[in-house]
Amino acid sequence: MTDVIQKPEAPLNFIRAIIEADLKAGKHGGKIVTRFPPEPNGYLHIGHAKSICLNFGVARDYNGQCNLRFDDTNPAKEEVEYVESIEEDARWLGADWGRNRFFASDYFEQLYGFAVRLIELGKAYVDDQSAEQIRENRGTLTAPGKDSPWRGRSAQENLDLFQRMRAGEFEEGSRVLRAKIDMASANVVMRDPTLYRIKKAHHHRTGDAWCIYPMYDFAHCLSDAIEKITHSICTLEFENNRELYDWVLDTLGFDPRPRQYEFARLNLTRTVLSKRKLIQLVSEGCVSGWDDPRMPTISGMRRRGYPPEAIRDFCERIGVARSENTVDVALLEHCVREELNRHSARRMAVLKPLQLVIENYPEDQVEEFELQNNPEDERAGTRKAPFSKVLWIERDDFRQDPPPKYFRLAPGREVRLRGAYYVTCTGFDTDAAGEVSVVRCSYDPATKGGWSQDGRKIKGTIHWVSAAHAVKAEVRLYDFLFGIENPGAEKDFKVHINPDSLEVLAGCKLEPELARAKPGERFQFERLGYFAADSRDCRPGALVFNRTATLRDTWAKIEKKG
RNA sequence: UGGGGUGUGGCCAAGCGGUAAGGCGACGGGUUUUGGUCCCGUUAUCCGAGGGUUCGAAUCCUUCCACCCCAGCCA
Repeated sequence: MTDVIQKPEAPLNFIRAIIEADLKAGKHGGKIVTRFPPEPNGYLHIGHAKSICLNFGVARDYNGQCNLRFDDTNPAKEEVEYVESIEEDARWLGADWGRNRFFASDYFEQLYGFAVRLIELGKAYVDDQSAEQIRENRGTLTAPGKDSPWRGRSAQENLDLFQRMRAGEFEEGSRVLRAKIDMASANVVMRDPTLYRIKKAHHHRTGDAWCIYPMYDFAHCLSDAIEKITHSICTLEFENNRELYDWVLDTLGFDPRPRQYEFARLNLTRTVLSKRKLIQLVSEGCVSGWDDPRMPTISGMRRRGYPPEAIRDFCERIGVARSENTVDVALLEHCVREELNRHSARRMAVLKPLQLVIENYPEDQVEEFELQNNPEDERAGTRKAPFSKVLWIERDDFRQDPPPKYFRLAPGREVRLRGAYYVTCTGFDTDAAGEVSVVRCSYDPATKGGWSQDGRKIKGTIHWVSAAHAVKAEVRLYDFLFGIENPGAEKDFKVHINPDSLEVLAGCKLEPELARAKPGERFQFERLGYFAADSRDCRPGALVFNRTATLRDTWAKIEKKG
């Protein structure tokens, strides 16, 4: 048979459609080159992940190349800490740029040369106006701007001035290099945009070699051209800049040249993704840092326990289009659960412990039960868990007065202790405050392993940990950082921070196997959710787990409905 | 009031003149030693609105409406 199995492809979005059409038309010599161009002034977040998956995904699927290029043209805002975190996060996500890691600052000398060329062509001039004057003369959205009085300088004079700008002869803000285009353009971007400004700042890579720095619109298109990028993919807010992108490259005579395509950026419910707001959350201490597990940053999600595969799957499922969108964070959680369900080992952990005493179980007896690590994956094998007379169970799994449809433990009720025995509640003790302190039960020795020959149906199965063998841990329960759908649209988004977004549980009881958990390791705590050993704070003897996501909880839904 | 864009179910999103894919969510049901997973079913007579062309339109034309982006020496 000729059934050639096609490799599963990412869905065909409009960008891929353009690329396929270009390839079919024989453009680019058949080689697609894209780039992911972050500015190193913040940490990568889920929105960047969308761009990374798009750019690197396209390169991978069409046998092309995707460069990592730092857009570092503004020394005032950029730091090495950010370039390091960006590389780490992008790599963790699965981006592979090989040796193609570049910096716009690598091109400063070439960029300067292109600026000189523009001046020689009579297409750029040094403007002595102040920033305020330039703003005033730019006009408005409906009124044209006015030409600068310096617009008519000779190429000779411009060349001299520009060279002296570079030499550091002028103060910051005293002069800029501008493109000479059209002060009456309906597109404000085209009203003689600034190409270079003077900034006597230390650059994280070039040090003090430069005191003039190119603007984004000048540096970006040229960096693309220098790297022979074929498809320069960016977000919608740069749409108006495309005309300038084309102008610079065409004026300088690049042919063939890269083309810019814009797609809609990602918005997610219950979170903010603007760099400004994320920086604010960090700097004002609303969260513990860029990698706080509640942050939508790559490092935050990693620490929370999100697998990179899940994030990639999410980026593929949300699609790539040009319409404004706000994706329901439930889809992200779905992707995380789906991945974790298939690949994380099951463990038993009691988060809010309540003592269960099996009155008819021998005092000093200890049994070991062999439990499956993952019912979804036979190859995951098994582990042993000790069982004894005194156990910890979840407080939620016992009710003095069980509501309808509650099929966990309650006086007189029989439940299954997962993988162990059936037990029947015989009573309970309360403390001085009237709180249940101990639940008593008897077990049926004929139900070893958690099933009975008589085929008796047990509706409830609960998890447990042997009290004598339990290891202690701190567990951090995370919830959405914001309590509302679209915090970014609020005047003050910070007042909508969910006060219950973090609950720290100190006295959790885990099955002993978990004592060996490595930082970052992911588990499913049965019946509760997915948890990851904290990469910063989890140590042998001082275990700390972060809740990645809860399991879907049908009972909570039923109970809520009443 | 200028220019550039976008409008398909609660949220994403296919569709490109032949009579509305898919995913998430929600709601029912089945299986189940996780109230998890898995499985099955339901969820747009309609594509921002009106008019037109056509045997036939979400797809073409036209008018209108709504929303987003642009007036940094930020990216």
